[in-house]
Amino acid sequence: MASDMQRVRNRRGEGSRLRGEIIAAATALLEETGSEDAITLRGVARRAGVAAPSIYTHFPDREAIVAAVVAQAFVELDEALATVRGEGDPLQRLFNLCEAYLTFAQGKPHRYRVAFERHRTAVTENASEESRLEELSGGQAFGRLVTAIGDCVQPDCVTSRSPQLDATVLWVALHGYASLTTSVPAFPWPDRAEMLNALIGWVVVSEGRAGRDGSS
Amino acid sequence: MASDMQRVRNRRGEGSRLRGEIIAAATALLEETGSEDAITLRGVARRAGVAAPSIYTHFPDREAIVAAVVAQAFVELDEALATVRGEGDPLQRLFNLCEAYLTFAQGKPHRYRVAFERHRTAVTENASEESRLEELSGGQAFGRLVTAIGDCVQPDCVTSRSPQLDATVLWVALHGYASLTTSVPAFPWPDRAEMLNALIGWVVVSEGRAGRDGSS
DNA sequence: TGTACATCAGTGAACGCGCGTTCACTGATGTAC
DNA sequence: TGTACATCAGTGAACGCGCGTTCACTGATGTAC
Repeated sequence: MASDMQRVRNRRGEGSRLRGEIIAAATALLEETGSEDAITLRGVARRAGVAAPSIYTHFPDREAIVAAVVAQAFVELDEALATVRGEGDPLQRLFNLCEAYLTFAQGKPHRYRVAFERHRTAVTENASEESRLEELSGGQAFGRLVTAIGDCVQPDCVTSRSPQLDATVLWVALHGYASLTTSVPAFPWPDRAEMLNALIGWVVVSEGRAGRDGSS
Repeated sequence: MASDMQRVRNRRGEGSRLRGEIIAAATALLEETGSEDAITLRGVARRAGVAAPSIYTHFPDREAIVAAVVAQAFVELDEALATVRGEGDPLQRLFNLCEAYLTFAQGKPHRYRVAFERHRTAVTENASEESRLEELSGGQAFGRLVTAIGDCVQPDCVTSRSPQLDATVLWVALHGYASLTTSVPAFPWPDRAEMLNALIGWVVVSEGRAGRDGSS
């Protein structure tokens, strides 16, 4: 690919630029191949246009590169949700929020998948250097869902038993939809708007219960 | 592990037993390590107690072992759902079906994950030898959900707009719940019965719609 | 303005490792006569 | 009943490969004087 165009060495004091280039290279390999196995130290170095040992200036080992990719994926997910607007209508805002979640998850599917599969890696490896990543790893994104659902309750537009439970159901459904549309594309999926209307209608509007536990 | 106890060579005509032992060894490695990378040809051979070249009698290459593990996971999932009983109450039967789905997905989490991530592998590799695997890969399991929801409609116990759409929503939610409880265990998850009651109540009972599309 | 030098950004060669795969083979066992 | 032999189930040694990691290094560049 770009491995034969020679890289310009960073100027003094700007050596840390390479760190970002390494993460970008690793992310590109992941998203292009669909497998985190493609993130090899030598492969990343090739892609970034540097010699393999140059990685060690910025990362202690291969695993740290993957952790950095995961950490950045969570930052990007949160940014994508943070910029969602609603213009006064809380239900519209909830819809937009869910749509932004799906846009990220379906548009960067492998980053999304690996981020959730390995979120504990990111937490453990980077806990000291990037503070409170524990909260950030998905929890931040989840918090936005809970808040948005809570906002739907206050104006009397809809009813909800528990924003926390509603948000959890909504989250698992969004995650399942994003994951399965990626991994089973041949299935006759309803489109995104239809799915979101169904989900949000079910989650936010319904009052009655008809499930039963295993004992009755 | 068991690599130092010597294996008894199969008797004449029973050489195909080894095929099953290889799949079992690969499955054990996957489920114990949590990574399909652990399914290496040499690793599987060690685990099965044979020399590496012995694999080639039964599988053309490493990839075929993984495909066989995936194919068997789908067979097991379908068997788990096929044995679910309902004793006349369709809503109870639906609950039991969902519970069986989650028992499989949460009890054999890595088989479940890899099966859905790589279901196309299984379809492509084995399409000729095991016929109609296309339909079997998840589709069989999904068909049981659709039927169970359809059964809830006919006796006037509940209403449902479309068993197909309802089943799809239920499926993505089950998948999301199973996947996320595995990969994010630190989250304050509602327990299985609570989740299923909420889901089935929402999916099967609700009539109204409150979602909206992005244009309005 | 010139120059010596410390530092920074990055390199080339080498290491041992486990991997997938190929090859020629071995030795037990069932069968034909 | 004995025996030759084809076949079956599986093996040991070897191959080339890409990997992660270590080491001693190089050459450009900013800075102190």
